[in-house]
Amino acid sequence: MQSLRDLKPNFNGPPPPSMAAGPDAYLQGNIRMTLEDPELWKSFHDIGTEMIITKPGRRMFPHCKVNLSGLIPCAKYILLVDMVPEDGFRYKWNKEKWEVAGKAEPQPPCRTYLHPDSPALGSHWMKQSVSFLKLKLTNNTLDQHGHIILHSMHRYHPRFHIVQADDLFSVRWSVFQTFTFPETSFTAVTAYQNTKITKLKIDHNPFAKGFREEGTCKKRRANKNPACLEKQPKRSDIVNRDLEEDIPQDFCQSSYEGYDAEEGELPKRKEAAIKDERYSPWAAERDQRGRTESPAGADARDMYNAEQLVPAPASYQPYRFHEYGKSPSPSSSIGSSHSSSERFESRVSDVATVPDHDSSKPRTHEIGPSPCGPQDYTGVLNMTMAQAGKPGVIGHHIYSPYSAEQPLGQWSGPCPTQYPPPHHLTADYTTQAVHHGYHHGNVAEWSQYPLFSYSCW
DNA sequence: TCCACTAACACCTTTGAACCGA
DNA sequence: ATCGGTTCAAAGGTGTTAGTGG
Repeated sequence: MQSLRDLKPNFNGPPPPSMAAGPDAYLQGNIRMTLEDPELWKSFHDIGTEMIITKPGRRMFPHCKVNLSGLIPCAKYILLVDMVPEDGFRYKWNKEKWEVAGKAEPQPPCRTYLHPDSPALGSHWMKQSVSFLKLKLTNNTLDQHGHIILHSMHRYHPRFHIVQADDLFSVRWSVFQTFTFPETSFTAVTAYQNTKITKLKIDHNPFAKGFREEGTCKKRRANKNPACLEKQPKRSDIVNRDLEEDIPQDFCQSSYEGYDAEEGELPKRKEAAIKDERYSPWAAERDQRGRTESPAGADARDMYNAEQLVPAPASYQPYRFHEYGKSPSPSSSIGSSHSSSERFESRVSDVATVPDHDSSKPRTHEIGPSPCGPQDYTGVLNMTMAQAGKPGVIGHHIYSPYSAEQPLGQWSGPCPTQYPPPHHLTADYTTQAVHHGYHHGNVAEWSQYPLFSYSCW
């Protein structure tokens, strides 16, 4: 798997007693993350994954699901996901392929999705796969639900972070490890552009069962509108034509017959069928750019099993995201060690900066709904946590990490490409939030503050 | 005219409460 | 009273389609 390991303890001061990344922190190097359903992801990636984004928020499909190993069973970890722009371009779908349509739009408010189980013991994360099923994408920059905001017709890839921390306050003192999977990159769209993607989604997403050829789709349309009997073949024709023209026979068969054999299960297709980069606009693009990485290649599979190496701290190179705008692709700023099977992102991974807090306070996981006002952690990283119904967890403010050089408790402003910062994000606020029970009427507003503000690195 | 986007729609799965029997 | 299984309705997730607006 492609691992992107960012290790950078934040040494701005002594860790609080609640610090989780204690003497065992060095063991973090053993942490390993693998993507579940890599074949499914790959089949999408080979075509050029598209993810629908809507105003109310849309789940991803395939959704992010990972397996973790190498965690300390008795230590607590926090899992997060954010979306990183693949490059600095906007795209358009033209004549069955994606083309660059100009510069990327300014980054929307950066948001990080915190897994609702966070924080949880390493044993918890390792005992089963970790699903980010409920992660939602939106194009509504004013979203109040904590969904991850993306721009349509832009390319992104999810980035997974694991932090050893007892609670979100400890995050500051902890080591972040970041993972990405090349096959999870996608183009955010408001409507599907590539009919092959539509077909794949319908075939594999149980919620779209009604649109399958063998389903009741035709009947429904016939009942609804007699004219659709004419339209229905039209849609099928389009899909079939695309598949016939662009997809090798074995791929086509695997997409259909394989699925029919076991509903909902990804067909066991031949390596050759999914390896053909001809059907990956992104792969082709990468080749044009001279990038060596080839997720669709045979090496890609090895990535899932390869033991991840932890880059030594010395390998880090200062990386500031404000340079991003000058570069056509942040990936180009990504580390120099760049092989076909692995890519290191040699940039500083600033840990999230959270306010100082009184270590005498009860730990997050120990407190329930706080009975006392001053410890009313109403702020939340992401509304998803609130939905998880874990008041002890949701009560933490997580702020933009930003500069490691910054003194504790000071927050960098947004980068020029970012939206204006919320007005109350001030240094003083830190104290307010922790010791004075800063109340926030709208919890979701807190998700405006990115834990990993990639546009601010 | 083109294209990105939105809302309404029907179909489907998921979820959780209610119910029942052991 | 408790537990486990079943049923059913509501909620929510899908892609499609027609329409809108820049």
